[in-house]
Amino acid sequence: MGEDKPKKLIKDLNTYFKSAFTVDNVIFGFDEGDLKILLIKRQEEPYTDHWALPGYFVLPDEDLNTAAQRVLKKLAGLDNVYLEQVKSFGAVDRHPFGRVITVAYFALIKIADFAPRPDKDVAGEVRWFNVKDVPQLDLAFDHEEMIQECFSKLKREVRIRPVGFELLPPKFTLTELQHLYEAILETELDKRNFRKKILSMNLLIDLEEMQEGVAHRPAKLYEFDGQKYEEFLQEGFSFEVKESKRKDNTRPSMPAFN
Amino acid sequence: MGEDKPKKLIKDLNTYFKSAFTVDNVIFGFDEGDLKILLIKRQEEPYTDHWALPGYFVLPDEDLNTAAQRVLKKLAGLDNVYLEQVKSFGAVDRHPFGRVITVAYFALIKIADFAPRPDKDVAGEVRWFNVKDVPQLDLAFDHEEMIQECFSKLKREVRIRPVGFELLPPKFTLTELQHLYEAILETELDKRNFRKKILSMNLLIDLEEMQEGVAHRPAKLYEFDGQKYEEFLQEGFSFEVKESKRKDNTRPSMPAFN
DNA sequence: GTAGCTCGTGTAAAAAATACACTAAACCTC
DNA sequence: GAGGTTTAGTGTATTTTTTACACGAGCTAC
Repeated sequence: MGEDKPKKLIKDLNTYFKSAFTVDNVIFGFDEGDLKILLIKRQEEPYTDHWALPGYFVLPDEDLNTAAQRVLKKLAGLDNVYLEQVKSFGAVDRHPFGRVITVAYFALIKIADFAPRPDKDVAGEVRWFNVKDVPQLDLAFDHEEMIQECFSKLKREVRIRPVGFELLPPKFTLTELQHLYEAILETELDKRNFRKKILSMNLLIDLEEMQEGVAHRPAKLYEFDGQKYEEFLQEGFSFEVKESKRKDNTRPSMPAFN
Repeated sequence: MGEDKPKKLIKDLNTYFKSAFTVDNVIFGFDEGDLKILLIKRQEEPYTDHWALPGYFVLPDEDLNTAAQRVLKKLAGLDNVYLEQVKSFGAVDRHPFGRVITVAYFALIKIADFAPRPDKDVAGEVRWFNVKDVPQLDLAFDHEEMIQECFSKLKREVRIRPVGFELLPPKFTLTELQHLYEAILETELDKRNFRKKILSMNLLIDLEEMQEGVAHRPAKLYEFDGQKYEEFLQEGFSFEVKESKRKDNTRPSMPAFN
């Protein structure tokens, strides 16, 4: 890919071009009130038979994001998934075969869309795990740390951007949305206050449809208004969800000036 | 570094081990009321004579953070600098000599501690630039984008963690602190409200000393109480600075539930 | 028709954010 | 040393946001 012949080159250039890099996806899904992560059982060395994040080497002519998308496509046939780069991990000895740094992404998917494609190259088994159960799994590489970082990032993101909707079906009830926030933020929320807040943002469309097939009073269905959100963004609006458990306020949190 | 002989290997393993990676540092400093970034004039191909971020290849036996620290050490003899990984950049064609992905870090330094070490290997010239002037510089590689990302991250960080103090001398006045926040957040802050907020956090030690050598009423000097901050963190306290320019509140920002 | 669920709603009190202007303390100049 | 210049330091009233909290409505299953 060199265009010019270099005039003054760094020393030992070639010693540096011996590394590889990978992407790993922390794929979040939301089901039955729980936040879940998709893991695969590795079929290849190293860490054969360990649970691990789905990931792969980045091809020589492939961007990082493209590589992350490709993994999702191959694993579950999913396109256009919400992906965000989180952090790179490059400890010297993290991979036994050589120097491999990896870029962690988190992906948010609607679990109903997910149709695993058994591809014996990549994964012997594919399974959703509750986020809370991850520490018991003895994951491959530094994948446990990667999950923690991605989970932290998701917690932060969900408060300042309406990414949570990526985890819900297109039509959802406010209670489902609340449960989602509770699962991500790992806290309980007050029903009335939650609804007041969410509805005051004017980002939900009331579909004037009802839940069906439930053995109790059915709830209204809503839809996230992505278009309106785009407009608001243009105007400099900011979605913001705080948690603010300020039980004692002897040490106040530091809020707005001005 | 291999421990076991692998049994089942991925195909074409060797085709992947041909990449290199680098770290690049966006070094922030604060001087005369302005937020500045340190750039170097490149001496090596590619982009010779372009202004660029200080960065270098990661050595084969070196962690990413270590590499970023090393660059700072070499450039200015600085140890123990506040560093944070921000994002990796891996566009296929970002480096003309081959596949090179880079990890961007931001560094916060006290500008007075900075003593550039002219090292002709690395940098022909080293200069502080106002953040706002960066777009006119025609930087090497994708460094301009990296700076934007780091600046955004700094804006976010400074609201939720007391990292700003890394940019100030150990003893500072409240007005200096306010100017720092104004430079980073790119907004004006109200003096009385700012002071009220900052002091109410109980994280500043009043040194009972005065500024000297100024041609006006001298201000009190303060010190950041890092130890108390650590204690607060343990207790689950959260530093939080919002900006909240809520001129019209027809579209409310989405705050705490509960 | 009633037992068992979940849905949906409002208000009052507390806390936080905002807007705003003058006196105090030092130095400088003449 | 009087007056001018500059920045430091301070308090209050209003608005907005957050919080805490309980019960009737509507559906199903039996």
